[in-house]
Amino acid sequence: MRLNTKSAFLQERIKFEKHLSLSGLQISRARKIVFNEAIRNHGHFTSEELAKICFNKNKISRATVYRVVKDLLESGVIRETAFGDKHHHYEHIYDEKPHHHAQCLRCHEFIEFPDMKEDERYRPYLEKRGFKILGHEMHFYGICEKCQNQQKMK
Amino acid sequence: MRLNTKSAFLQERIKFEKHLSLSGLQISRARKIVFNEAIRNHGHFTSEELAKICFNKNKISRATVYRVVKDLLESGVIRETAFGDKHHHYEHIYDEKPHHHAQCLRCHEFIEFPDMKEDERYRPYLEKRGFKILGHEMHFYGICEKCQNQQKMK
DNA sequence: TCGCATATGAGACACTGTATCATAGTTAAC
DNA sequence: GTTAACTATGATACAGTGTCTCATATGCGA
Ligand SMILES: [Zn+2]
Ligand SMILES: [Zn+2]
Ligand SMILES: [Zn+2]
Ligand SMILES: [Zn+2]
Repeated sequence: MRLNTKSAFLQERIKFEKHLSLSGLQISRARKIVFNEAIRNHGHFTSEELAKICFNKNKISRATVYRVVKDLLESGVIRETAFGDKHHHYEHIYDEKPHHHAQCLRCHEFIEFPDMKEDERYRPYLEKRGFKILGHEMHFYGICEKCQNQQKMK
Repeated sequence: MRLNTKSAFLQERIKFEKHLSLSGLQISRARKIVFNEAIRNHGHFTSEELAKICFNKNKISRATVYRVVKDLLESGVIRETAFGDKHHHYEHIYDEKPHHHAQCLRCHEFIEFPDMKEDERYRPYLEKRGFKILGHEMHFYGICEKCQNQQKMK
């Protein structure tokens, strides 16, 4: 689900650097590289995958990538998606239409579906309790078509 | 967020046993015990916690509990909740009002908030694609009040 | 009751995410 | 430009989770 706005990229970079400054963190070489690779990567990715890419291309260590992923998450550049799997999945916000995920309990595959803007009513509840919302996601879980058919065959 | 309906317990048991039958699985001693402990446990729990309880009380092995948790999940007796943490959290449906979760990116603590029944419009999208929905959950992520204050102190 | 299919237990295992700590890099003051 | 203080990084080691294997036990239908 890709858009294609060019200036959005810059906005993401600014968002990230602003977050770093506010948190008293430096805009270091490693942070820039991990940011770029996260943005370059279209679709969902795990920390492990990102770490492999960053290590192969730029010898950034696994520990560093895991650390930067947390900053990316808190800055709102990426969001965490998925559940049920033992891996955490991320995707960046840049270049993506708002959407949600439904995941199969068995094979852990996703279906993406578009946002319908009906979730806004939940916000006041949370804000009243002091929760600072960075994002949200609707998670449907169930069994995907493929896995249903596999059961029938068996 | 507890209700308190007694017959609901039986319904859950029937739901579980029906799922087992349909999947060609036996209604074994271990499966009954894990089911009972999952229901007895109010609030969220991890597989590991459930495994400890079942082992201490009934010498059910960790591997078995992990296996049964998957059946409980597929049968709809429990649902998986949470993300961001490295543990999977579950809660049973029995005796619970429908609700959603908002989780802090830092300390992984939850806020629960009630269901507002606005999520139904998403269903046709998924069903059209052959996805058999077992449940859904709205996930808000952000920073909780406590963690916001900790940052200010620092 | 027997024989076959399924379930279980014990342990090993792979992998993820975290912690530690020594080294390197960055920043700002002098 | 040098120095000192602070922050980031890399290279491990580590703990915990969820999975797998395979030998044994159990349940179930004939
Ligand atoms: Zn599937
Ligand atoms: Zn997506
Ligand atoms: Zn928190
Ligand atoms: Zn809950």
